[in-house]
Amino acid sequence: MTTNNKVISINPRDLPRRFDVKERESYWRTQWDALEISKHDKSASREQSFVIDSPPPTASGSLHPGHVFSYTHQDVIARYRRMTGWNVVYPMGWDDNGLPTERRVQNYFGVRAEPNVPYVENLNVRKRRKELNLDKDEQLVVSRENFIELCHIVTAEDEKTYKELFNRLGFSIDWTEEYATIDDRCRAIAQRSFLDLDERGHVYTAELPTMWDVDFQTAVAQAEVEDRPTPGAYHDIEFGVYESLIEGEEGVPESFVISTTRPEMIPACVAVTAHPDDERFKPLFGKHAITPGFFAKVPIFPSEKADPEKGTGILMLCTFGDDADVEWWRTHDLELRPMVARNGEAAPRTFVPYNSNELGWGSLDPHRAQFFYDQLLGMPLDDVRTKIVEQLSCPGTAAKTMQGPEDEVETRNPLRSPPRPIEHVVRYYEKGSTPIEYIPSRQWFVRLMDKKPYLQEVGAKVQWLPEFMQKRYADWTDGLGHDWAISRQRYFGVAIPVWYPIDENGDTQYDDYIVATDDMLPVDPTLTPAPGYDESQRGKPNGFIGEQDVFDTWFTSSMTPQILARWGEDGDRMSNLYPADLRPQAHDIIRTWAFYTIVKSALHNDDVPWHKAMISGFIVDPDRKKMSKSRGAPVTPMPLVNQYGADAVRYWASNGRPGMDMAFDETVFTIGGKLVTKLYNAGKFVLMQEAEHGEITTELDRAFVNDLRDTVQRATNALENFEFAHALQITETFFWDAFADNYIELVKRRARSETDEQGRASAVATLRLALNTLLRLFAPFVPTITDEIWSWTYAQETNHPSIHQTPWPTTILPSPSMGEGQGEGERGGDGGPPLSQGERGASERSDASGVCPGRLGDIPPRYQLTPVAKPESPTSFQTACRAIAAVRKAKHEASIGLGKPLAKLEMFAPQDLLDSLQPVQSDVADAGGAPQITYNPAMAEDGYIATVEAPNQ
RNA sequence: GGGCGGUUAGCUCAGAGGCCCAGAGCGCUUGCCUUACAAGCAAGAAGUCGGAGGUUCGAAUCCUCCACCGCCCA
Repeated sequence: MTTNNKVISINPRDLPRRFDVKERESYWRTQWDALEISKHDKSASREQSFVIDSPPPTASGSLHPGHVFSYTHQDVIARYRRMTGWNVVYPMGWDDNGLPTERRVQNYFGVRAEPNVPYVENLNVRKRRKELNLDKDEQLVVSRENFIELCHIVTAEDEKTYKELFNRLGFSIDWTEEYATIDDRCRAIAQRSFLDLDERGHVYTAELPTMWDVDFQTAVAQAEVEDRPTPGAYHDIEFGVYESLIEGEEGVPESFVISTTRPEMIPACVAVTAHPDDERFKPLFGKHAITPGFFAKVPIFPSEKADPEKGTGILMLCTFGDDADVEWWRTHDLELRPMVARNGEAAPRTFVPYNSNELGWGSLDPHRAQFFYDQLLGMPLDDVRTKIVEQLSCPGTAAKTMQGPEDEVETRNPLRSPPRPIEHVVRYYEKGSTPIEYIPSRQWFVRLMDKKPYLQEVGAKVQWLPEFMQKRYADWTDGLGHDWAISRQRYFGVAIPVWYPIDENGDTQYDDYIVATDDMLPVDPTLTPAPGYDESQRGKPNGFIGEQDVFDTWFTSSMTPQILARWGEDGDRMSNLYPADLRPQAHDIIRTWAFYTIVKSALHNDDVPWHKAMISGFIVDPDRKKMSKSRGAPVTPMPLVNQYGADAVRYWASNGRPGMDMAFDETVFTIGGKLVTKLYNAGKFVLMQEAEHGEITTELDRAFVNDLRDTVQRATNALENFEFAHALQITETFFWDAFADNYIELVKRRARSETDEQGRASAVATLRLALNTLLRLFAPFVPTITDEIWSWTYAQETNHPSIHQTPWPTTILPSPSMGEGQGEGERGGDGGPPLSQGERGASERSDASGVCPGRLGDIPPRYQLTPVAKPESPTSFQTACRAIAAVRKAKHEASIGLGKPLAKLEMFAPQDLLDSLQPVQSDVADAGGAPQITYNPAMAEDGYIATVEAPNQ
């Protein structure tokens, strides 16, 4: 190495005293775009690529610190992986189809879509509303197509906001691969998924009781349902017993009392059941009950599932009050009496005598049943309940009145006591506000109930980070109670690509459905005729009808790994990009997004969708509650970025370990900001030192580099295991304590020495090597400040304009046959384990260091750790630190300012400690401001004790 | 009711069998404007590591039970 040329140094006066975060952030974002740091190499093989299947957010939702948290974790991994030589594939999409967007559009424009409304070209909502003289809270009814157009307008706007935040935070997303789950490509892939599932026999359509939200009037899936504590009331209601009242059978009770929270379902009651061992009801089994008010004759049967402790121990089964009713209906072949219309109101129904040929619900007194029932028509269920309770308070509804004219029978009213309020859990659609109803309707399903073991098997092949998150998946899969209902009665979604033939009588033949062919995709069956038919045959006898429903949003968003890989398209990259490597997401959507994505990959590709799932925690309020818009004001992230800077916000997010919830604590943003400032100042100091180029020769310097090597290794191991928070902590501690507060202080004087040329060169070389290395360790976490400092001299010296395109520091010596920064050659002399060899979490495809050779070029030898020789003693730096700490303490106790010079410095320590101080004593003395150190052997003290004297004034 | 996490200094969190007779940052006390940094530096005070048992020479760390908080699911 030449020694007659100077290092490139900066003049600190050229730099602002404070780092202008906002201005430099905007500069670097532009710079990164120009340098294409996020772009990936499309020709790279699967082995060279690291594919991140990032969650496509719903842009019409609200931005939340949780977004920043989880997406920062991904970006840290992405940036780290790039620096270790991977071809990182990190695209982003939007998942905007579905209800949240529809709701936002409804509120934003004041519109509502309805079928059979004509399309209006270039619809101007505001103008149209004016023309129709609509009130503020009146909705403009528009066609399905117009509604969808409005959805696209809103989402395009919302996406901008998200993108702005993501860019501001420096997420290195490859926007050239941007997709939306509702765009043509993704629609085609979702429909292709359906075609494939159909071909494999995994989908079916059937008229079945399905969970239904009456407000949004759509089917919902098990995953979208949540339990909420809801006030309700037990109503004690007396039912009659047919065999006793009508047939006069002896020894059979005349009546019994059912305690129900849903008296409004009595018209839909089709059976009564109690536990088989329940002595109270044994005489009733095999008999029939008479429902009060509606006088239906329904079977009473024993069932193990009836809980004798609940209510009065005997319960009514309806069409359908809950999941259990559906189950009983299936297993006991019960009658069907669906009373709830799709809008949640009591539907018109006709009561007929039991022996009649007329169509309707059987009743022992159809006339009176009809009379009571008609009072309920058009009422929402809450009102129906009130009305029925009122009706049951009148003796005329009692089953006993069946024996004869009402006025001749001694009766009491069926409501046996005032309602007893309770709080119980009720099922809701997660986005709805009215309890779920079970309504028979024709829906499409993916058959899952027969595939649980297989889905468990595939889920177990995914490496979950942290590991216990696999349990969430396994438990959910195990607890599946239904096939996946995939059809939704919505507008802004991906069409189900099927048609149904209409026979000569005009009846739709659902079971003979016609599926689109692949070349038609994407297709809208309401606009395109079925294959083999002509548009003129739509809706006609011997013609066809297109499916109006759309897919559940998860049906599409579960295809993101295939969307990235362009499954089945021209330019299919499945063999290059699939399965993906990493799925980062939050734990709340394991049951939905992760689950359905695994389902799809298992069924389509017989494979995992990704090798690893990195599950982030939630951001919780200081009071430990989940932070969400439904409970209190959410914090929007952009003001935080404006106030603290992107690096500071990223620093906060990087402190959250996978799977762990983190409290929202603004003081952590401040700490991140301080780190940025400290880096800025340390960078300035190091790069302003002037010296000749030289070898690292001094013992202190070599010992310090040795410790730095250890830090690099530990940080790298942590990152290989996706323990980014730990990696950051290791790096930060070393930077702040070892480097800034100790090493720099120890060599400050030597770095400016006019006499010790070699020592000066060694110090400056070490300072520059350390800063260079530490910046690279910090780069994935705080990308702006690190690139800023890098640009001062390192960019030019290394020929890497951005730190984000430099190789990660390595402690492995390059083998002769390979380029710098990789290979499994001899290790650096630090005695640690080989770099990430065999670590849990290291990719199974990667070599020991996870590095792809040669991708990022070289770093000049003076910025490599491996050529630096080992110190005489590996503890020399630590020794110097302990000694200078003793000096500081002594100065503090003697009330001498730390910067003040000393006339005398005496060091007391056992002889072996004094000996080990020898090789670094001049730096310690310099840092203490003393001419030299006087040694005093001491007994039994396990450290250094200094005494100091100030010079005479 | 079941599953899974958590419970460590006033606050936010590290620490997963001897390396901790307990660590960091913030906050607090005291002293320093030491020409990179006062958004800094230094010196300090501060915790019976949720509780009770157990294993062990030795436990914040492993086992059992309990309590509380949270999440998910019935």
